[in-house]
Amino acid sequence: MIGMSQSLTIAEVAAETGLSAHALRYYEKAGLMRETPPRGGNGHRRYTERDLAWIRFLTRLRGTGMSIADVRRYAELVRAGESTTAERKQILLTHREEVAKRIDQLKDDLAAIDYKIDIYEKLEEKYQL
Amino acid sequence: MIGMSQSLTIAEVAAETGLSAHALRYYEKAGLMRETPPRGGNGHRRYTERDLAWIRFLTRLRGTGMSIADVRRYAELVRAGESTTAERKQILLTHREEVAKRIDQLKDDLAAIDYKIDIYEKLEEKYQL
DNA sequence: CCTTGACTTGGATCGCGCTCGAAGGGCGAC
DNA sequence: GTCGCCCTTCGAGCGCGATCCAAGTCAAGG
Repeated sequence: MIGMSQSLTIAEVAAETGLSAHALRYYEKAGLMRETPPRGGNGHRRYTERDLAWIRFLTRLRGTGMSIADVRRYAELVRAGESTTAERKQILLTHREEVAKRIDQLKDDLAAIDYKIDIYEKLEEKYQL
Repeated sequence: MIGMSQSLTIAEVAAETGLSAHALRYYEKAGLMRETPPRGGNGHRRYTERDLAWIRFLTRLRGTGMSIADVRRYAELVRAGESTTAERKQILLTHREEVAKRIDQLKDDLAAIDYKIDIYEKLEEKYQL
């Protein structure tokens, strides 16, 4: 069952997002989806564009180091509705700061690695003279 | 036994590096040290400044996502001596590129998170008017 | 019909990187 | 001496995040 107008199969979503079908089911079971994708007549998942957008965002949260548990917390708040927007924003702000720190740390580490590379470079020059 | 001139206890190294004493022993067993720290008369490890510098660098490698196995490979090359500098440099260059990519990805993710935060911000403004 | 193949659920298993605990040695302070 | 503390080795256990397996359903094609 391909495409079916505005719904995607799990294989299609896997292809689109880079996640495995296994991972997509796992995330759903773990409560990371904002809403459970409805099942078709055959019991197969039918992802909407909305689902896809959500998965893309949760992938960013995961990719920046947010734990499954914390993403679930965020997803729960989304499910809980409008009244939770302040807390959601706070979660993102806190996470945002962690990511910014992580970037700074990585830059620093990168500089240290580059310094080492430079030493090897100079070692080569020396032997070529 | 504190300090003892130019050697450090495992507890001191742990304090300096932020690693646990457990982790330091684990790294050593896993072959991540450039050279095994010598033992004192009581069998206790005595780390040199050289060891400390190495641990700091390996911490950067680990912190930037290099696996234990890959750090071990690098450490093995260091132990193998001068003839391996070209390969060592190559490992660092390859890793360096991965780290740079990771930073770019994180920046991109950060922008997406900031975008979301902005949406919450605007939502608040709307309700305050 | 019967196979093929994508999907379903539930639970077991895995890899990584530590982390912890047990059992014991050595040494200084009281 | 014996208490307390830091160290030793060895091996078991843990948390996380998937990943994989088993058994089954369903639909389409030959």
